[in-house]
This record gives sequence, C-alpha cells and structure tokens, in this order.
Amino acid sequence: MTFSPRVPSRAATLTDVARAAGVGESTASRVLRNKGSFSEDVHDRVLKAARTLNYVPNRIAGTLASTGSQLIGIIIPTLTTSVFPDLLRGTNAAVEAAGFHSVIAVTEYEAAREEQLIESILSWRPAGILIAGLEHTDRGRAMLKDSGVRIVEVGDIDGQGIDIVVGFSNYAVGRVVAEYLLKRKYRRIGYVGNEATHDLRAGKRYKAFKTTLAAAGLQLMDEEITPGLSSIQTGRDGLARLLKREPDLDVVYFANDDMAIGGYFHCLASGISVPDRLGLFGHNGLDIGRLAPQPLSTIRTPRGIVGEIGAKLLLSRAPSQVIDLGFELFEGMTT
Amino acid sequence: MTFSPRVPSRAATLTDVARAAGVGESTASRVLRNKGSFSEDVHDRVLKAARTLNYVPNRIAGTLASTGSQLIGIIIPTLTTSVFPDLLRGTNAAVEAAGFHSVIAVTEYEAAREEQLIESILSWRPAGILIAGLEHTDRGRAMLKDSGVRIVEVGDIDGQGIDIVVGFSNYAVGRVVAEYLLKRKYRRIGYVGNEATHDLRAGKRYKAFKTTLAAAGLQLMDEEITPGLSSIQTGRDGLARLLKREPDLDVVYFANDDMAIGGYFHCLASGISVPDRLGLFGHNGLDIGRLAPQPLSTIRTPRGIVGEIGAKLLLSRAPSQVIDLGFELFEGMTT
DNA sequence: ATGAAAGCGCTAACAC
DNA sequence: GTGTTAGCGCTTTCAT
Repeated sequence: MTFSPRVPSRAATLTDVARAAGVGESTASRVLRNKGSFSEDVHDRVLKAARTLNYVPNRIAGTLASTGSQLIGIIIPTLTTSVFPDLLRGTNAAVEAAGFHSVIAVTEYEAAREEQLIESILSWRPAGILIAGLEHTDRGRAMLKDSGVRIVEVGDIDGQGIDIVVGFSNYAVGRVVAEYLLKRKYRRIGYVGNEATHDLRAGKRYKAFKTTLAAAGLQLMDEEITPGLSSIQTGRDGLARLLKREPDLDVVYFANDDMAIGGYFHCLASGISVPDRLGLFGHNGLDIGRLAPQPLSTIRTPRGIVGEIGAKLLLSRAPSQVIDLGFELFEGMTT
Repeated sequence: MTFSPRVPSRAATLTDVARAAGVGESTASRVLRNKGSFSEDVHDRVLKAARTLNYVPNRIAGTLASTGSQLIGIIIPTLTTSVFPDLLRGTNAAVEAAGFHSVIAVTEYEAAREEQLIESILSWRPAGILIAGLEHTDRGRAMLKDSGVRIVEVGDIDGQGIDIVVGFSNYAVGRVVAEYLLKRKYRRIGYVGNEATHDLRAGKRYKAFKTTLAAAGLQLMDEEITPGLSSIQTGRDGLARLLKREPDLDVVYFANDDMAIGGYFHCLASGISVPDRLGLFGHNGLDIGRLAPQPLSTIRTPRGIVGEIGAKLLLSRAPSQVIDLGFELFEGMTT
C-alpha cells in the first residue's frame, strides 16, 4: 500500500499565484488586473504562475471585496415570442462589450413572480437592472428604487418611470392605428387580443385605439379577448369566433403579429379575401408577418435598439430620463 | 442650521437584521435560510426585522462563504435566429424552477470569443455550465473540464463530450435528408450554406449529406457557400447564384430554414415553380418555414426539450452520459 | 437553541 | 514598486 500525495483539487486562488510567483497577494492582484504599478519582471512572473496554475479569478470574491459587480439583471416577461429575444440581442451586445454579463429572469407575465425575481436578482447585487415595462408591484418598485443601482425600464413610456425609461408610447400606437384605419375608410372594426393582465402594453394600445375611435364617433363593433398567452392559435380561433358573431366586420386589429398571423390563416382557410373583404392589422413587425404571403400591416417597433440603448444607458452615468424611440406604421398588403 | 441624522444609504446587512432582532448573526442567518434550529419567538423577530429593514440577502457574500453558487452559465452562439432562444426557454424554465439564475453569454460563433467567455463565466463560479456544441478550443475545453462543475453540451452528439451531452446527431440528419431526397428521385442536387467555421453543426450535416450521396453513386452538382452568418438574404442570394451556374438543379438542400426560406422567396420572385421545377429542403423546423405559403420541408429539432433536459441534468447528480433526443423529418410542400 | 469566531478569495488603503 | 492588513457580508464549525 502506498500513500498518494494529497492533490489539492480546489481551484487555484490568488494566494496560490502570488506564492508561486514569489510576490505578495496585492501585487499579484495588481498585475492581474493591470492596475497600479509593478515591475516588468514581477509582471511576467505573475502571469506565468497564473497560467501554469490555470488560475481563473473568482469574481464572486472580487465583487464582494470591491462592492462593484459586473452583473446586469435582465427581467423580461417571456421568451416565447421573438420580441424579447430581439430586445436581449440588443442589450447583450452592449453588456458584453462592456465586459459585463447578463443574468436573466423570466416573469411569464406574472406580477407576483416579477416581484420575487426582482428580489432574487437584486440579491446578486447587480450593477444595474433592465426590466420590461413600467408596471410593477408596489414592493417590486420600492425594491428597485431603493436598490441604489441604475434601473432601466424598457418598451413602454406611458407611465411613471423609476430612473431611465427607453421605449415608445403604446398609447400613441393605438391612436395611430385607429387613425390609419379610419383614414382607410374602415368603419366596421373588430379587435382580437388577450387579457390585459397578461400584457399591459397591449392593454394600453387597446385603450387608446378605442378612445380614438370614440373621438371619431365610432366604436368597436365587437371584440374577442382570449385568456392566457397570445399565439397564432389564439389569434386564429379568436378571429373565427369574432366573425361568427359579426360577419360584417371590415377590419380587425390584433394585439400583436402572432395573433394577426393566426387570423390571416383563418382567412386563408375560410376563403375570406384579405384585404378586400377583411383587413388585418397587427403589432410588432415580426419576421413572420413581414414574410407572410401578403405582408402584414403592422407597427414596427425598435426592439433591438431599445435593448441596446437601454443597456448603454444602464452602464452610463447619464441622468434619469425618458427616451422615446418611436415606431413605424408599416402598410403591408392586409389593409 | 440643523443636523440631519446620518442616514445609512447602504443596503441593510445580516448584521443589521440580527442587531435589530436582538440576536446573533448566525441565528439570524439560520432563521432566514430556514436551516438549523431556533425558537418560534426568535423566528418572528428576525423576519420582522428583515422586513422592516427591507433586507435583501447578498448572495455574492453567501456564495463566497458557502462555496456553492446558484448561478448557471449558458453559452450560446447567437441570439439572431430563434433556435437558441427556443433552447433558452427550455433551460430557463428548469433553472428558475430550481431557484437558480442563468448568466448568458453569446459567442457569435467565434471560437476565440467562446474561450474568453468560458473563462469569464467560470469566474462567477457557477454551479454548472450549459454550452452549445461539442467543439471548443483546447484551452476552453480544458477549463471546462478542470472547473469541477457539471458541464452540459447541447445540440450535437457527434463527437467527444466532456460530461453530459444532450442533442441529436447532425450526421444522421445529413444522411436522412440525403436518403429522403434520393428516395424522392431527386438527382440533380445542390447545396446552399454558409462557412462551416461559423456553424460546425451545419458542416456535419453537409458532410454526411455528401457522403450519403456518394454511397449512392451521386454527387452534389454544385454548391454555394456564403461567408458570414446565415440569413434569409444570404439564402436568397445564394440560391440565385447557384441557379445561374446550374439552372438544371432539381432540388437544393439548405443549411437551415432561414436560408431555405430565402431561397423560396427567390423562387417566388423568379417564377420558379416549387416543388415541380425545384425542390427545397431546410433544417430546424422554424415557425417561419412551417407558416410559409407552402410549408417548408425540413428537419424538426427538439430544441426546447434539449434545453430543458440539459438544464435538469445540469442540476442533477446523474452520471456523465449522452442523450440522443432525435429529430423528425417533416415533409412539407417544397419537396 | 444560540452566539463567537474563523474564514471564503479578493480588493483597497496604507505603510514601507 | 511591493507587502501587510483590514475588511466585503455571509456561512459554518464549535462552544455553550
């Protein structure tokens, strides 16, 4: 029987590197972070020691010691539609370019879950938090505000922000869409959406849409609100039910492109001619709508840019502010 | 002039809570984590103190002290196609359900960047890492292996894994597609893809595809490899160039659905009848292809499930293993 | 059941 | 230019 030498399986620490290089810990730290001063010779020895020891710095410890994290919290409602991945793409580019990392959390559009995730993310002491929307629970909002870190709320500017707000006005969208449809002489107007509790931004568009119609002396002929998340399926089924009740509608406004495409499929399947017999209007400007046989009329939102600008401001010392990035009405072939 | 009492702006710490509750730090810690024993009375006092102080635990400190993080590192090539968000959706559900958080990093398909991100992610001492693909730089692979944490490689099972591998065989995909096209009597076959350096999985499909053709005594009539990332645009342009050289092709295999849809658009725009005059075959089973005027023939991959199972195994103590989740050939209307 | 004390691995003064 | 020292906020023995 032989004794095998005890091999330390734990990862190498700064202390190990310092010892191997024959210098003090702080010197090794300075070299590794390229901060402060040190001699050429020491520099080489430390780097060599780090390499041979396969040293990977422990940022957990570094963050604790310096009280300054390189983590950014990202809180979004869902990953099911491409809307938020598009946003993420923008944020991530900016975040990684700055040497930070994103910690993401998905609320599934549930307020209670959001509150819990805010606390959870905050417990990582991120350098900042980027969160979708302006509506949070009182406690959630209080935690964000009291956290002392930069907060960026994205995607919606209709309401009271905490620090920095980047997005566009969903009220304006609802109004613009209504005005457009009215201008195009549509009068028998329907709406297909999902419960506003699930998507507050869609609720704002809906509200402004109705208000604008009312100002023109019109009102929604009928609407179909489906519970749960929006999808191609719910859009398709929703339109079918709506038309069963009101076959004479001349246009339908959908809460988003997914549902609108679903509606479009219903029309294709039922032989309803678009846009002659029925016009369709969506929201978001997703690929799926742009690439449909007849490109979907919709509102194109600057999701990637919102994410990117949001992240950049998050990492900046800019003063609190609201940035309206606007949107674009795309007139496709469904209206 | 009055003195305002100095308000500590810093966040409350465990020490603050303990003091406010009139107990020791360790006792407060036990109560807050519901671990160990304490009296009913102490329990209430600590919780009340925590609430009134708006205490948010500092997991950075907690992790450092307990050497056990609640962070999972996720390393993926891109956020541009919906393939990886789909994956993410699966992982995130499992990760959050277990009370963990995902730290994501995007390599943009660059090996050097991946290596750098591996180190960067590792510096957060995650409980595990989920990474796309089996190919990494030597140093990247070494760092992963030596990290001591669970590593899950997803999306590809053709090669040597480090710990746990979840995905499907891209070689098998290439072979199955070739066999299918041959069975359908296609003989004048072309390929449109992007540089294999950018998407190694696509390269494997391509290779197996050619090998299978060769075994049947056939070879690719022509191919068009575009540099850079794949997109609808590159697929469209690629097919156009390919057909200019070889107008007599009867089917084209694309590296993925994005490119295939681009090719489909080229056909629509140029009056090329699909599939009579030219067949098109993609890969991934994206919505965009499923919802095209003529549903795209493609390979449907179980991305969400791969992510979910991968994450579950990541958090488990399961032994190292390879899990083949397979794929499905979807015969659409473009072949 | 509870508290004191010793770190976790690092950074940031502050000496030298 | 370099080393020593004192924490960062928490968890974890180990007494009591």
